[in-house]
Amino acid sequence: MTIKDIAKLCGVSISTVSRVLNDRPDVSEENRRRIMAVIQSSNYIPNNSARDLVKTKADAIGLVVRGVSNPFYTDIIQAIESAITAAGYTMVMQQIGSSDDEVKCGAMMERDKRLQGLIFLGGRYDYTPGELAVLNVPFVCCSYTNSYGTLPEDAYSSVSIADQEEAFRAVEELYRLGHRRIAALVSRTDDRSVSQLRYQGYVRALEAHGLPLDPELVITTESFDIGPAYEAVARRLGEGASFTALFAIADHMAMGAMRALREAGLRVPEDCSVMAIDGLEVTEYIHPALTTLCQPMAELGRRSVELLLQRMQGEPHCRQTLPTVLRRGASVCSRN
Amino acid sequence: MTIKDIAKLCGVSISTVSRVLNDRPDVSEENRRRIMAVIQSSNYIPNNSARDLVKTKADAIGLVVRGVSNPFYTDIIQAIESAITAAGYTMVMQQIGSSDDEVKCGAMMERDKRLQGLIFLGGRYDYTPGELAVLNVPFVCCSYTNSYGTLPEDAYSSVSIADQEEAFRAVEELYRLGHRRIAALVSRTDDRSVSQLRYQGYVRALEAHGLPLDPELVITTESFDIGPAYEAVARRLGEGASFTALFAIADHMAMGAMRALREAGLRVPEDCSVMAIDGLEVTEYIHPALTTLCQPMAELGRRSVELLLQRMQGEPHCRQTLPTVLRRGASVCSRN
DNA sequence: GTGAAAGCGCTAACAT
DNA sequence: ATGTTAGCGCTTTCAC
Repeated sequence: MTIKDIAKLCGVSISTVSRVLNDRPDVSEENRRRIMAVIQSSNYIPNNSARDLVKTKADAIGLVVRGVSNPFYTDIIQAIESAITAAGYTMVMQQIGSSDDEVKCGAMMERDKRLQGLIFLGGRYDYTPGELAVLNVPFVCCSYTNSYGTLPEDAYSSVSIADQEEAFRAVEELYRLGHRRIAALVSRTDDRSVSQLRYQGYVRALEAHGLPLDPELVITTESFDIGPAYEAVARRLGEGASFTALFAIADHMAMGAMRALREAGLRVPEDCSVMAIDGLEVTEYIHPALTTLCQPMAELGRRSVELLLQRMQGEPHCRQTLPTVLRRGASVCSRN
Repeated sequence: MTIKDIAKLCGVSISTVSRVLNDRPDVSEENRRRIMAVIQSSNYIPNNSARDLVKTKADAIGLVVRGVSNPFYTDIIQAIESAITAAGYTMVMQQIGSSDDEVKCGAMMERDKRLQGLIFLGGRYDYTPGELAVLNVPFVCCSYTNSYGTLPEDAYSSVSIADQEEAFRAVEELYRLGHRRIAALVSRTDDRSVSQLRYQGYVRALEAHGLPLDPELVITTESFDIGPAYEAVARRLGEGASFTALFAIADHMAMGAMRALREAGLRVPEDCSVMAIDGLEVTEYIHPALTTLCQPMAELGRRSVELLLQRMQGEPHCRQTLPTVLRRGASVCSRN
């Protein structure tokens, strides 16, 4: 069943059918109705390969997810997928490890799948104009943004939270409650990722309140995963580190930390308060429920697609920063 | 940069270039080498739309995920994606709600995206040959299988665990430990899903050991989500239900149940043991760690793709059943 | 072993 | 408002 068959069935030329298919105005109402009807009843679906061929682009948007098993991405991906589908595009997703280069992957996909645009979910914060030059289609960074001045403001689109400020806020909340020995659980302090940014928020909060930055209280792990976080905290506690509160840069890592604290005989929050950023649903059900700054996951996804579609229409770059919402659980208590 | 340009650059016809591109044998070694070199250096990538157009199919495989926010799917999706990409195909994923029909969605995608095959992740257990007739490409059901005799054995491919038997095993383990009042937490008892199957395993285990099936001990919820599970268990406890063990058909639901038990003043496992099926990583870190039958998620995904690829080569249908592994946590204790 | 040419199904001038 | 026609970039006969 091709456009030709429909044309024949309707006694019109294929151009008229094509016009109807593409919602062009220059078709008589009668023909439009008739052709629509035939298309419906014959169950005809246009051949996208042919369409893409002449348009030289596919109606597809690529999604590159970096740092695969992060449960934080699940809801975002879902929101992105439905927004892309709703807009009449096809989502092509590719997942890569934290050590792979998302820009290279995106460039490959762009050419291979003939994409119209790209969304990067999780990625580096220090792209250079040179690196980005391999990308010939609009792209949007979701859940992170360029943060090290390696890119001019107007060369970049993103939807994210203000990582450093939110981390600052989290740590300040702990300070306000009387905590003075506040540990930080980060993946790295220097990887130019969300981890580093949130770590900087931690450092700035300590400074703002005249607290010393004690290396003993900075716990680093190899990844954002729960297992390594658990091990890192357990090790540091084994070394005798002592603190009354822990700020984890991600909910998942906080869960690992809570197990380590528990196994070390420390009660949360009586002996050690725990606070994090992300807002995974599951952390509301564990005991004690985690106090955390909730990211608006669905909104992050939705907005990213919206922004990308605008960029594809030729609109200028734009950086959106979304607010988090503090969800108070029982993992934090006051020392006042 | 098209095949034409390459041909010109090499001083050969486009057919020769096409032959090289498609690894055809009838090209002189010298030409092959020369053309390959030019392709490399000019960074040429064939236009897939054009290829697909003449082949009348795209090198794409569809993935329909039903019951979106189920965290159990995350690892499976990842495994599926990398296997599809590794095989040189493009994965096109679409997520649908538990109330949508995955077969219809798959049929739409198949035609719309010109897919070569489909993988269904999470779906119904009672397809009829008639329903399946809308599918014109091979498909594989991942994590579930046809279980109600609505389909002949050889009309169906799947990779899954033996839901009913595994549930039986879980409940039997509780019985063995001395539990006699064992509650079941299910989504529905009659929805022809994994929930119903695992419920049947529960029923059979009770029967096998001469325990009565007490309606008070069967707790149903509207979905597989954590929130509704929490509420359902809380409500039933509020109504005065009493049991010494709870079998949840999914880890996530077990987590909701554990919060409800806790808030009702019941200790896990001293007052009530909790056992589930799935094996989410996170349930190993909560307190108490969940005792659960772990599904081999990565393997489920990998095998599904493998099987689909074979089906696409014309090989016959095949049903694979993978074993689970019992992971003992502290959520279960003995009554003996 | 290589080239010429016919299409795959569609869109978009261009002509009427 | 509608039809005719030339490609889009590729694969695949069919000659040579």
